Amino acid sequence: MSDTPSKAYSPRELEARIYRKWLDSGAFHATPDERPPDQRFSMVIPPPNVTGALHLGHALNNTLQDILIRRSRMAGKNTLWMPGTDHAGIATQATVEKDIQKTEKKTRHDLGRDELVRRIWEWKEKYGNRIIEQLQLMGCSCDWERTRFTLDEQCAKAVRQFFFDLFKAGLIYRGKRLVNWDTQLQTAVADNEVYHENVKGHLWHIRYPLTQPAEGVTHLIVATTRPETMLGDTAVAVHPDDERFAKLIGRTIKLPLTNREIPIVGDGLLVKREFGTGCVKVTPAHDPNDYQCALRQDPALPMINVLTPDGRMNENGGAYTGMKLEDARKKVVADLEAAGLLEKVEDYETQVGHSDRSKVAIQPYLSDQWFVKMGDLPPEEAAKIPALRGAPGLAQLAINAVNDGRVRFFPARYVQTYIDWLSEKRDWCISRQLWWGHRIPVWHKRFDEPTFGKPGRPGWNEADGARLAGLDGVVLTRTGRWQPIPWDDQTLFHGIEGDDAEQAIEAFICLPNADAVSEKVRLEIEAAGFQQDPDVLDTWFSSALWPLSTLGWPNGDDPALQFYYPTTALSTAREIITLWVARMVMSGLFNTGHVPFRDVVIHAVIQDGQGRKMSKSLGNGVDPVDIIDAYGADALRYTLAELATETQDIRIPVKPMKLPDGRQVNTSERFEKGRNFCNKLWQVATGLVIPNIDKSMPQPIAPADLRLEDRWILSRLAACIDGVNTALDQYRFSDYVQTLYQFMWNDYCDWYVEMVKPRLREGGTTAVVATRMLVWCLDHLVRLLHPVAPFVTEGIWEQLATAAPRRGVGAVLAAEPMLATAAWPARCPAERDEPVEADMEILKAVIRTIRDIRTRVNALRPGQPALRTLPKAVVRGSARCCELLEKQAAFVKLLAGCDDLQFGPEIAKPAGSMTHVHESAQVFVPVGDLVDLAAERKRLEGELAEKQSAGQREADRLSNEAFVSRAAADVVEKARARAAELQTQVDLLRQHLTDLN
RNA sequence: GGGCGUUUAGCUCAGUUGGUUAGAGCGCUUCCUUCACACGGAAGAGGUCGCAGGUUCGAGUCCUGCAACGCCCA
Repeated sequence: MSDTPSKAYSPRELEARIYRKWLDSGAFHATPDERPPDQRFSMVIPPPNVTGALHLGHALNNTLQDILIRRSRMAGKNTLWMPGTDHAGIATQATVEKDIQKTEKKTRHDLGRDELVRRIWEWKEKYGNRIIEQLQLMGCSCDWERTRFTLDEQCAKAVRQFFFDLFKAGLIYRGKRLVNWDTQLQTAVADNEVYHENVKGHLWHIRYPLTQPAEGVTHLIVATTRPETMLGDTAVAVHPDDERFAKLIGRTIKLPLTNREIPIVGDGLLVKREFGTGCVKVTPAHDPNDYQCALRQDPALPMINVLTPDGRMNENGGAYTGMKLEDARKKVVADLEAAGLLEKVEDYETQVGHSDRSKVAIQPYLSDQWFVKMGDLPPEEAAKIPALRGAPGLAQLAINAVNDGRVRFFPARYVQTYIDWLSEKRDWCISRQLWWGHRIPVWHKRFDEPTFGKPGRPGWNEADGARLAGLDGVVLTRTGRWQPIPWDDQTLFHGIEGDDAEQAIEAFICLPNADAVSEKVRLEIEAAGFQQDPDVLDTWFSSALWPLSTLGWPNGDDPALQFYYPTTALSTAREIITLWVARMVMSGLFNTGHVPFRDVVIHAVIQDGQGRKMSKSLGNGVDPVDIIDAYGADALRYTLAELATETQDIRIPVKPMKLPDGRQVNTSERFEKGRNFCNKLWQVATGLVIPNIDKSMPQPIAPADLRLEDRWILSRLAACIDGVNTALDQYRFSDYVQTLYQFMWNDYCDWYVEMVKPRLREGGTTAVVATRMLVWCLDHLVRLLHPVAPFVTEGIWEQLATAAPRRGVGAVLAAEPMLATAAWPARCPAERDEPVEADMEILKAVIRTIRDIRTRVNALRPGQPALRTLPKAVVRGSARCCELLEKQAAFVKLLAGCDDLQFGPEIAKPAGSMTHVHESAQVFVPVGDLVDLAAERKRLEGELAEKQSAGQREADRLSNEAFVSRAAADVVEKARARAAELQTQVDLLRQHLTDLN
């Protein structure tokens, strides 16, 4: 045995070198080959925000992915893990804008569009690799040679092709929508980027005079917190069941401060009779509820926008045009007062939405946006779109794939989230008023009467017509209404015949790609006055294509696409099932007819110890790199994987800690478990197994040379391999890790290693066999653990390779040079040996009993050195038990700690004994005067009571006719056997109690 | 308002189709630095499974209701 003391496992020394070794070997790089589809495995990484940093959620998700990837690679599959990052639209642009504001005191408007975009690219080049480096520190085995970015040329190609195909199919349209407008950043922001704050303000009560007094009413009083918006009022709503006002519905109001007449309408949803005055001003362009109200009316109410993008009154603001909102409000109130139309003013506190990014108050704002149609089309229209493949619309296309099982969710309950959301079939708003992103590939020109007409009519520009003719992806609409008129000479001109002929027409041209042909057309149409839409696409539009674009689509001939698409699995968080997963399924099906992945694995959300989300503002975030510094990458991965059960939350209590380098960081003691595990594995491998390896390498071990403990550990190993494979096949990561923990710690270290130590000392054949067994188990252990703890296992593998390059029990074979590409252990059910496992349980029970008694004896000798061994133990056991003890007495004595062991089916109980009663044996330890009679009696009485009540329960069950007749036969049989066994034990315990007296 | 989840030992969590005595890690108590490991070993204490009903021969597990907490969507 080695006598050099081994140090604790130190991950730092190992990780960088091992990772380099993997990279150099090219093990992570995948290329298509001859392997059939069931021997391929591919995943795309959910692309993290390029300017962000890895948080624990990423660490969890990527750990799980790497487990799947590494296992699959070892299992001999052609395995690709596609990495990359996301341009993350508003988050990235806001970050860079903030930085420029801070360092140069400039806004994006000072820089201009091209310059800002250039700066963001610079920023990306500078910081964009951070996340990749962090993934590498974690050990992620991505194919870095294929790293993609959602804004790179290949992805841009896919985005424009997808947009073009949707456009051509008539599934993209332009329309008005009320958005959350940030007047500072001058963009719409998503709902989840708006936070609400209580703001103290006023409730102004304003008189709206009826155009003509009716039913004795001369005016209505409305209450508002935003009087300036009245300039955009297009109705006053009352409750249709309100006797006070219902009779006025249909009459009109003369809107103060303007000359407009607006109707009084009935709306039972908008108006609450009890609340306020019972009359509500309706400003559809600046309030979400009013907007819905306007749409409910038939015909819909007009919508008048009174704001400019930077928060001033626009040309619809009459006398107030050009004023800032706050100023306009003051003046409106003053003018109303002067006109005697202000009824009263109350103090009022209200919830106001604020932009997460700029902190300014959000303005509901009606603006032009681009949409993708998600809903069902009329059958004849859907039939004209082959890409829908028979589905009535895009949402249904994606729903079908989950309903018929082409896409499966793990855990399955998340199917509901997916289906419920898609079933709403809400159109997808894909435009964002940003500069950072894929610019919408649509060029636009408005043809006003009389400059536009049919050929031969005044104003028709023959050149325009010629440019448009024959172009694919052209849509014409009448101004104000999106009603695509498919392009061809006939329909174009038919479209403007008749009454509509006098209306202006808008032409939209979509260009599919930045290739030479499109580029030429672009120059031509721009020369003709067409302008590209200024908006960019929603980031999710490019993310939706991720599995396709990274693999080369729209180039259908790309070998990667042909070989790795559809991918095998996708691992992600539940919060983006709707935003991302659903849209990938939809776009995958629309573009190729195939789902983008078969299995969707949804992992839990990580929270702090109090169940709160981790966030910067709470200061409870944990940086995975800090965990790696403190505990090692394997400890991080191990711990996260063990926590990855099927629940939806994972709590990790956060604790500040000082690192060796002096930095104060957030960590969690949870990760000690992973560190301890890695250390234990390292210790047994490098401190015990490897130093004992006999390099002479004899021939294969004869089955006859295997002892009980050898056969036992082989059986346990087989059970472990089975459990690991079953767990991973079902994406049960916690089970996978726990199965290995138990095998490594409880079976291998606690029992097997301790059992063979005497053999190692003894030397000779038995030592050689034991060593070979130790190596064999360790070899499998590190293979099985490699997906979750790649560094420490690869490190052990290196040492094993030197000490035991050839290993095996039956056949002795050369081990693979590198664990990352070594073979994955296949299930081996034939190795299971239940009788041997049962025998071991008997021996373990006897040993534990003797140890227990020794502990209790030592407790009775305060002040004296603890006894390491008891002088004698006597076992009155079953025939099988005695047979086992006959063979195994030596190690029972050693492990239990007793100098003399006697046993026999009828052996006498020595006087002055502590006793234990088991199923297969009674254990007596004579301790003479040291028996604490009172304590021993109490313990035996407790045990007696427990077994009596258990026996009583069984007896009750068996005396229940319904149980005996209805329960399964084997259940009844078991109950009978147990009742009998308990009765026997009760009798024995009674006897031992009697003996004590 | 709708949906989902959680509630089991002091803490964090397992418990897969209902079936003996509900498990683990940490923490705790006692003992041990014995030659892989104190990031360790041995032994032990600790739970009427959120509450109330129901189904069943039998419920931590299935059903209904309630409560608390959390997340997602509106």
